[in-house]
Amino acid sequence: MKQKVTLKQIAKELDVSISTVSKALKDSVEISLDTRQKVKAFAKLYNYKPNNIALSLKNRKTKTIGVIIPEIVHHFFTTVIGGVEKVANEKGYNVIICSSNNSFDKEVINMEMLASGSADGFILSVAKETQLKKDYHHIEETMSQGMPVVLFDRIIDEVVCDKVIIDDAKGAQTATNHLLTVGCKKIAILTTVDYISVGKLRTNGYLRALRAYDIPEREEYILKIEDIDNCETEISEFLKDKDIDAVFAVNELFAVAAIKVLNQQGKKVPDDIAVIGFTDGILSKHFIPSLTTISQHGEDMGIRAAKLLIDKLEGDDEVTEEYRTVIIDTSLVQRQSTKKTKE
Amino acid sequence: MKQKVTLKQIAKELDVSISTVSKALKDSVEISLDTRQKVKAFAKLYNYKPNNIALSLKNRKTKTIGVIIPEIVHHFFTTVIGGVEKVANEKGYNVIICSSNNSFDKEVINMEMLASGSADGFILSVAKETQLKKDYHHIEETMSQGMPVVLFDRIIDEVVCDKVIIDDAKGAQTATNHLLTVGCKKIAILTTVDYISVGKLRTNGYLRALRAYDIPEREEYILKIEDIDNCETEISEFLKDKDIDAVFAVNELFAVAAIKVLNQQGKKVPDDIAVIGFTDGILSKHFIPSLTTISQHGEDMGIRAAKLLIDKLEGDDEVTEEYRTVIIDTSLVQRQSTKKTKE
DNA sequence: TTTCCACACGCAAACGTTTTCGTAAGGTTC
DNA sequence: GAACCTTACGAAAACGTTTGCGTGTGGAAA
Repeated sequence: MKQKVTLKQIAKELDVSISTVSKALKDSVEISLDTRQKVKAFAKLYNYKPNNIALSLKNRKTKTIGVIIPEIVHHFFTTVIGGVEKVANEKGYNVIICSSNNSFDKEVINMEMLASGSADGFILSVAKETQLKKDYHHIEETMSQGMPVVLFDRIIDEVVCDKVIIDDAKGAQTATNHLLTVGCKKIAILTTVDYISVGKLRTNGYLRALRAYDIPEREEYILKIEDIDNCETEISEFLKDKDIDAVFAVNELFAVAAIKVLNQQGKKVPDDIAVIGFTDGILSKHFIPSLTTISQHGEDMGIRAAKLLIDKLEGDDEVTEEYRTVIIDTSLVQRQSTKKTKE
Repeated sequence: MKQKVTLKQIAKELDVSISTVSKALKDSVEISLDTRQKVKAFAKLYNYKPNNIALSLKNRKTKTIGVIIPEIVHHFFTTVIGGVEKVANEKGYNVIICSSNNSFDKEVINMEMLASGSADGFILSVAKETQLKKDYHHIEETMSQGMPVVLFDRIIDEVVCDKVIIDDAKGAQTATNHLLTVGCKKIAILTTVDYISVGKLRTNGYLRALRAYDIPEREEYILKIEDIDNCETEISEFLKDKDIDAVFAVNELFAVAAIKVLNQQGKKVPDDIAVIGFTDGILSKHFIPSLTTISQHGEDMGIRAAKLLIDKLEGDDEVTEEYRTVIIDTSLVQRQSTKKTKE
């Protein structure tokens, strides 16, 4: 038994036709009870499992959803995948995951690969390069071939499809507000370069919060970081001798780097300076001090995205022409890095 | 064009046969130059892509490798996946990832699902439950159906197949040795319950190192933790007033928890007590103090595992009856948590 | 004895490819 | 003009399923 057993083999062995075997396995009344039992016994014995590939070909659907993310080694994205898997498995779908590694080309290749038969639909967060390049032909193309696409987190406004996002600006505003309410007035922000959509949105939220409190926006309080791998030196430079009482970092890593730098510069968090992050990952939870942050609820995003996709996949064909954008609520997770010290 | 275009459609449109179209697209000399160009132009226009499912069915292989891991939201496993993806993509393979969530049942279901046509072979790290249950029928079964399996990290000795592991005992010995060489003598270990293979092996390595230094093993220096989520209270209890000068934790989280607990108990790391971890993840790198640890080189493991699998997949059939076990070297990553304080 | 009807099963098409082989049309050779 | 060879293409099988429909067999009804 070095090969998978097929209907044909069973049929031959039992000296009946393939259709008889197929029907017998499905308990069709067309087949006599006797034959049914014989076939089933034989099938169990040889551990018969219908070939998914053949079924996919016949049914013209794969029961598989493709997920393409910019990075696989990334806590937030893996939580999203967790959510997707959860509902996918519930509904009998398989999940196939590819990472674009933030490369446009790899995103296109992966998408075309999956689109040519491997997946029925997509859940996608676009690569940095794609956002920079503004080339979305691969997405449009897959959609025009009848495969639904759900964009999440790093979405594209120009593409019309289902989307799952958080309100980045609002989240950032909440974060900034929190700093303001614990008494901070001079708040710096560590953000990304503008073409990263979420970075820009978070910066906007920060500015909005300041405005609401009538605090003038100050250019020298804003640092846009390009190279995340060497952010520490950049941050050190930026923070040196700066007269601030709080830092809002648009992601975990910036927050942690900031705290390290501040420590080196002899300042204590949260006593001298409060720090708030974005994204509730491993670091936020376990760092000392633990980080106050904005949770994006990645798993929920995955769940919603998967639901949207499956709805479209199983929807009554042309009825599902409307596209929905789901906004997941963020929430403030209060921890030590912004502890109110004086009450 | 709400549907994927097929050879048949092109053939009909151009009033030639399906075979002609197929051959023309492959530049067969059988077809006149004129027809070839016409067909190709048409195919490009309609964005024709051969249907993978049909190809898989015909070729009896999917060019897909299935990866099943216990947890998807886990830094080490994602680095392994990264490695797998790297070589898979190079060799024209697709990667499909499922998580078992440490559940035996889900592992079986995922495996059977992928085995029935979706993948040509497997890269697998078994679930905790599977290790506990010692039921490996699903793995044996897949192998007996001609699909190669490569086990990694959490392997199973009883199953005969290719394996990629680190020498956990040796790594633990290295870790313990490091503590000894920086002058520690009373070394506690935070490990897992015994049925987790890697935990047990690491404990063995720890004991081996002690023996080599003629240090008696002391029962009260060993803590076996069952519930990782509430490890902190357990560790706190264990460490209270204990006369030790070092802690070896078999994973990142235990190490971090230990440091927190120690801080609460008024002890400084590394000044009063040294702490060493295992696995070089995000926390180890960014925690304060940064953690000295043993790197498992997850990406390398993934690369080796994928290579082993693809070799078997593309090997000259029956020649590849031998099974190999690749041992990836661990390495000591020296950081602050074990800094030598007196020289 | 003839007619009819369940019953139990097989045939064949379809999904989209690739590939082997067969063959018509036209040209070349003697 | 017959025999033969290219050239250019088509038919069909195969991969493993599912399923609508056709059909042979036997027994019951008339």
